[in-house]
Amino acid sequence: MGKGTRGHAQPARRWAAASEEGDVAAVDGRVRRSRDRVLTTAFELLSESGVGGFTVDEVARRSGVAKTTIYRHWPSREALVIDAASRISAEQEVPDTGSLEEDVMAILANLGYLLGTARWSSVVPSIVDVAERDPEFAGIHGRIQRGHAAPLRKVIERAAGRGLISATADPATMVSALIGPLYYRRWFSREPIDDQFVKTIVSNVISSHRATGVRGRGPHA
Amino acid sequence: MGKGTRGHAQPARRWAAASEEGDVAAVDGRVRRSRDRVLTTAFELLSESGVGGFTVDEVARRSGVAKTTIYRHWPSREALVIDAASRISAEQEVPDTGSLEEDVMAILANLGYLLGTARWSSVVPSIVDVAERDPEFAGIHGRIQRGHAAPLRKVIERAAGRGLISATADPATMVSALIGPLYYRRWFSREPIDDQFVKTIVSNVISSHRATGVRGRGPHA
DNA sequence: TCTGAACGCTACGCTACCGTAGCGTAGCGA
DNA sequence: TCGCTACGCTACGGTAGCGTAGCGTTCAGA
Repeated sequence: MGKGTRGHAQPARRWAAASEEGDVAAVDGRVRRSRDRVLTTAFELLSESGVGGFTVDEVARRSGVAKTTIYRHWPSREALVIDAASRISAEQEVPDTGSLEEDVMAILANLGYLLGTARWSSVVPSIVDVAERDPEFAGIHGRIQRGHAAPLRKVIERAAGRGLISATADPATMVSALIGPLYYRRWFSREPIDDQFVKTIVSNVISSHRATGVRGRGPHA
Repeated sequence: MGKGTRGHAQPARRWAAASEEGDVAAVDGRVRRSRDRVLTTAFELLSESGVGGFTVDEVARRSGVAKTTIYRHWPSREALVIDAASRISAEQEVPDTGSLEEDVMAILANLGYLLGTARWSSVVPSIVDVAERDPEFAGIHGRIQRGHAAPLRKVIERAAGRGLISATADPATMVSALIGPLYYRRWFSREPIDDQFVKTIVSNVISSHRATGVRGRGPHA
């Protein structure tokens, strides 16, 4: 498929989310190049200026792709923003060392590192802000969010399946307790996220929820 | 003060941050009324539309105060936004029940409630977003942030002074571990913040850092 | 070589918003 | 009553951004 479908494609629906690439849009080499250049530039601009400072004219200037061409691929500024924002995807591996604590530590250390270096970390606040009022962006935000939490969740649920976690423990609560502090430091308190911090968070959460004969939980009920 | 200082005031610096009220601006009853109406409306608009959707024209329309009058009080749109945003202040009491866990629980339960109901909770993402790129807003955000964390920090440091907390525990880390999960649920995962959740977070963090002869920490190192 | 799709370029029309000028009016104290 | 100050109103000038029209150009495949 691909080339053969050219004649039947509806031009109005030519633009598509980044997730469904490889269909109609990949007809021509030029198309692909333009699309990629625009999307890359758009994502850069998004991380620099946020959703509010994002303009099609600026994308056109930086990418070298004519504004008219951009509008031939995306029906509106919003569509382009959405498409660019959808590039935030984690695609992280799920470690399996046998030790829950080590697995979690690996994931969170990597997350902490990304929060300090990756471009998307400066885009997220914009997404969160817009999502607060725009349902469509709320959907995008939800997907990004679940994507970022997925490896952690998987590791925890796997450990639960293996009986390594207290039966009363709730995986969702553990995820919040683990990721929350890192996000907090990155976007709210703006404190650095060092390994010592991550280690403290991880070991506290894990040990609080460990399933053992010897009660791993503290005193006081 | 007040009336007598009228003649000496520099009109260009008449506008002032909300925190320093009661000086020059409080000269006339009319002035105060206008200022309050504008600021209240501005804050409302901010919580509805975010910093990006905030326009002086809209504030004028809603408040019934003429746009020219607004510009007589604030030199620019930005100044008004800053002034309105500065209204986010917690002014929360610092409980002292004698039990660290109860004090922390009280603070966090209240915070969780506010996150779900207070207007400012929908303004915060905007502030965070702008602060990501604007140093002036970063300052505002820092002040708001420290204000929100202050009661918790105070309670924890007081407990540390009383020797109730492990010597190796870091108050800043504990604050992140406590507030982070709540913020995470409000703005990222969008899960509800119920008392059970808060209780779990609190008891885990507290018991992990408790100073006792009987080791309150879990096994594993 | 021919043809058509995709792209570039210029120039728009339109809207929203910022911030200001100018002038008339209302309130309040002396 | 007089005079000062703050306020309201209309009307701007200016800018920025969205999205489109029209037309010429480039490129790749048949």
